[in-house]
Amino acid sequence: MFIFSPAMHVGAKKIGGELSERLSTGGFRFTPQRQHVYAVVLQKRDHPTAEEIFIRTKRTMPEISHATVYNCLDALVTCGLVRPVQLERGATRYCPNMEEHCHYFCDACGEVFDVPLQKDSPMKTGLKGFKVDHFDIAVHGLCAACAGKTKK
Amino acid sequence: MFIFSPAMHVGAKKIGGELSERLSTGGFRFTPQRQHVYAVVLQKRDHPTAEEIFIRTKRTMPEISHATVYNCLDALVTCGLVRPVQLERGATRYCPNMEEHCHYFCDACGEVFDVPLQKDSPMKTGLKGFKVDHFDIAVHGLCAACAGKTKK
DNA sequence: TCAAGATTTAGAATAATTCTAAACTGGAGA
DNA sequence: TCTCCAGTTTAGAATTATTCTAAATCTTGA
Repeated sequence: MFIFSPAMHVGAKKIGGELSERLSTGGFRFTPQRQHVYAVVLQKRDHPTAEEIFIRTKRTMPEISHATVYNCLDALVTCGLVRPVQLERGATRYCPNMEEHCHYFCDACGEVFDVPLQKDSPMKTGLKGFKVDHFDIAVHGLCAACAGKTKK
Repeated sequence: MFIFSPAMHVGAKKIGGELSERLSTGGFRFTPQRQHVYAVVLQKRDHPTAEEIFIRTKRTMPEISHATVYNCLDALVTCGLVRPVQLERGATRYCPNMEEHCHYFCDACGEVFDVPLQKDSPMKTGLKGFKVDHFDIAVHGLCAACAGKTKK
């Protein structure tokens, strides 16, 4: 039987169960690779790219391949456990926070901040006949630290 | 002297003047290539990719190169005449509508709809110390036509 | 007119992602 | 238990999107 990676120290059993359930609901199998990738995405919620997730996953599963990381991420996205985030031209990032929130992106240092949406947003009914599935809100600018540096 | 392309039939002089002014304010030169690319982006506002813009621009300027289209688009973005839009993984799209608006994207047919933002959005003050430059809002789902097809 | 710097060009290079074919895995049924 | 099958993984090739490079060309200001 598969022993869960030491990287995943908090609520492993619960998260494993949730993952397993979601995967099978989505018609996917529960595999060690998917478990590792999901653990990596949950562990450091800094909106990593697929490449970054690949590197981190290799630490506990050195034989994992590039294509598998993409496959796992696609499965996780389809199952609603992870969201893809496009903040700039280039690599897609991944976010395991499935609450309704927006991303504040610092154009200077590249850091991403999750900010919950307070009120029910106006996107729900903005276009007649359009059936909304979800929305992505990216706010660009300078984070407090970078704004301070620039000003002086 | 450069004669403006027949593709640009409405308000050419005004748009040319606006373009010229914005470019020089941004420290760029006014070139035929930039004029053609901007005309193409204005002409059919269907959020084309750089590749699509390249193909359309070749119709009136067959010798233009790929790199130049990217260069021109970057200049236009920097000058605030065009916005880059990331709606999916893959190629960046370009939008010449500089009003505050969001993009409704049909995941079925790929069509993009501009929808103005009614009220002052809550993104202005969402994160303490963050200096907002602009925001991008993408709403995913099904357009009226595709939602109708799926339902039946 | 000339020089400096900006721009354009074709094509090479890089980055991000997807595809391919072969090997592997685990569960269903004999 | 054995075998088959579909799903999954793997390495590496292929594709797509974008950026880089170096040479040629163009503009602008002195």
